[in-house]
Amino acid sequence: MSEPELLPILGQPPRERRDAARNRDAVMCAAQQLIDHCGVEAVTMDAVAEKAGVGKGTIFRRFGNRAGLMAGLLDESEAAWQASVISGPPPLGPGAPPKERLLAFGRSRLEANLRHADLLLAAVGADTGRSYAAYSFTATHVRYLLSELGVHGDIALLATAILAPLEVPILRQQTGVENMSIDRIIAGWEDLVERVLA
Amino acid sequence: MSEPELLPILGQPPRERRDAARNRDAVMCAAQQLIDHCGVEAVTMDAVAEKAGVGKGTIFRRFGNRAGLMAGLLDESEAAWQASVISGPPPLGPGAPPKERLLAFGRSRLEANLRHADLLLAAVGADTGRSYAAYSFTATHVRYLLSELGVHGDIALLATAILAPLEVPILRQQTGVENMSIDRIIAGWEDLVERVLA
DNA sequence: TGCTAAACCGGACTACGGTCCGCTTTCATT
DNA sequence: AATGAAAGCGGACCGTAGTCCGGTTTAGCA
Repeated sequence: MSEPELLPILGQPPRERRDAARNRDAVMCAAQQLIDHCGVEAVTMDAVAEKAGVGKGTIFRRFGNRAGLMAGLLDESEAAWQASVISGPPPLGPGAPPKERLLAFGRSRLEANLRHADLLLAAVGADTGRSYAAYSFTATHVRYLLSELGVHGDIALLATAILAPLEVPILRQQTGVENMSIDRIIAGWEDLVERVLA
Repeated sequence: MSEPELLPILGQPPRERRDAARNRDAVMCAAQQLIDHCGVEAVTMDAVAEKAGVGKGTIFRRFGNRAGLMAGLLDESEAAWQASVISGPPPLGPGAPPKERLLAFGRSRLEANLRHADLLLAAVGADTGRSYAAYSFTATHVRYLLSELGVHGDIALLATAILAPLEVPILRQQTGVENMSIDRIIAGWEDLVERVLA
């Protein structure tokens, strides 16, 4: 099972220019402040550009589109989470038995998806493959754990089946429309895993 | 192209005015033609308005927003599908054992989701509860079949878990990015159902 | 330091979704 | 038929995402 593409890109393509770096920081800072202050929907490209003291074209050059900008903001917390999965303390990180790791993984992912729901939704369709790369990481990890558990069947599809109920729109529906509690959703997911493993 | 009331509304609110009916048909017709001819993304509100010989405001008055218009277009095929589930021939309709009905239901829903993927994606967020009503129907039916099968556990959550892998974005990912065949996806889903029922 | 090519910048411009409000059509009632 | 009020209509208008391209800055190199 091959390692998913992690954050640091090793190659050293042409170094980033100073003005570019400065502007990128200003943009992400401005966007983050707008989110903290007024929510994700207040993050318009014009507002970010003005707050960052930068032209609108500059933002599109760096991030491709609005979704790309959101993906950029997501990157920090996402990288931290990936790190805790790869090398953090058990049961999320290595060291615990696979099944415990899988259960911890699901809970953790579910909470992360709920915590960053707005941002995740705003980041879908990012041209940058980052958004897909993030999903790819979770899928790869679940496939790895399933194979460790000796599960028989189409591992890739079972991983998808386990991950699908954790997607943001579904969690939104359950918590927002059907008034389910988080605990109930987690319990249901653990039951699902139990049945898939059996 | 007259509007099918999805679920019968009991009251008899004021009848629809003739001009309104005429314009609604013209709008839906124009939108359908644009889809058939140039794809869903060519359905801009301006284009539909011009093709239908109608003001833009008229469309928004009837359909709320673009998603509502898409949901309106979806209604016909969706109603037909619901009818075939409720009163069509087995194994999709009544008469077959619950498990066979469930498997037929999944295959049928998967195919429908793939066939109308663009339209479904464009219809999310429709103000009209119709889009949600459509999902609600599938969820209710699956819950019913699960209870018929005497499944133990949180039926509502198990239904969600079974339905989640059939959602359009996930099918898109599997067929488009991961190059899975439809047959493989169906087989995987049937395996999932088998495990959940066990 | 001076030069050059490439990367970068920024704001005017376009396309689209959605709103607003004065005008028109419809239809129940008389 | 006349009428009046409510439902319907439509296009000008607005905010936002995204594009484009002429001018500017940077970094490597002599």
